[in-house]
Amino acid sequence: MTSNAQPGHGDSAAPLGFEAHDHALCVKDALAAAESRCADEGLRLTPVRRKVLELLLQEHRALGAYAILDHLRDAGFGSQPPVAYRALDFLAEHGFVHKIERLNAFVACAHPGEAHSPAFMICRMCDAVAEAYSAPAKGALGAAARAAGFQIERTVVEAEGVCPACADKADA
Amino acid sequence: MTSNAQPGHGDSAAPLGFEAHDHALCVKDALAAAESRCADEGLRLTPVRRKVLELLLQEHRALGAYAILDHLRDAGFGSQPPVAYRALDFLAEHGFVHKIERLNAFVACAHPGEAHSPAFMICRMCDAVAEAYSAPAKGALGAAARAAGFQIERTVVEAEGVCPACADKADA
DNA sequence: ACACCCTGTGTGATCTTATAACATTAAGAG
DNA sequence: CTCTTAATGTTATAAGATCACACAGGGTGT
Repeated sequence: MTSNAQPGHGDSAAPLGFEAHDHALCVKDALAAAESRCADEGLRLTPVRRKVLELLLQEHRALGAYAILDHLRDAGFGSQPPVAYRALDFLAEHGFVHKIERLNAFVACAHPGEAHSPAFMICRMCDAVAEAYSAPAKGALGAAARAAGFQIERTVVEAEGVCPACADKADA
Repeated sequence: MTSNAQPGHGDSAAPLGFEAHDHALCVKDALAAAESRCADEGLRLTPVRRKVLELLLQEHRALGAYAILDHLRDAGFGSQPPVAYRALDFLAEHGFVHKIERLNAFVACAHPGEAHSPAFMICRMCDAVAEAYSAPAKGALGAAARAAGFQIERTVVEAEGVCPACADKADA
């Protein structure tokens, strides 16, 4: 689960939100948006943090902390786990990335800027991850919580299954 | 996170689904139900597996694999991680226990027998876990999945927050 | 300039969680 | 009774995460 999957997609290609898109542009935009939001809110998007975010945007799939760490080492940053974890903590705290609990891995946020409680679709065959909106607290769970007197602060919603691309492959 | 929380509740007491109930009875019933279902379906509820299930039912909260392993050792079973993980794999596969991804821990299923996709409410103060029903695939997430052509096989729904008991304590 | 503080980074050690690989035992089928 | 298979026991190691402490850099106030 470290560096496998999708051979050779240097910069623009396949790994997905399950839809084709101009990936170079999407990376650039997201990075710019993050920068301007940090400027606005007095947050420090330091080199390590920026590098981690950029990496996750580029890859466009879930990466483990140690995979990220490998890239950081290659880029000349510190190579001990805390370096990666601290950057990830910062990015997650401010909503630039999300942690996928099911995979113990991290993805760049697909809806930066907007407040949201994310839901994910995780392909068990290729590890691709798509982010959707969700409102779990509005449905059955919210009702149960209200009935029980439980105050929801944060939700984890992750669906595991097969993405369209892998379903096609499996049929063939 | 190994063996903390709830001092001295030997057998019947506090840890919760957020509601008072006759715990000794609930453990006994669940264990009996598990036994009869295994008999019906030709599953083998071996001593290790039974012990793990019993333990999780007794505790009525999420336990890490290594905490479970401690108890197994005390009970005279093997003391190496695979012993616990294999029992947990079996129990989870057949729906007797669920894994709480957020905590990397396991709880006994509160709705045994019935097919269901569980949702959990996790108290961040006392680690109590309550299980509710959920139908995530029916709401926004299901719509998103259908739109994207993603086939959902399994969902993880976990809400983190504060349980009624801890909310009261915090107020006081 | 200086000392001071605060935030972030680098590093080593350690802890927790999980799996791989292989030997051994126990239970059912013929 | 022997073959086969499922389950258990055990060693070793991988993968994920945190602790503790040292140090660097950029502000501030003096």
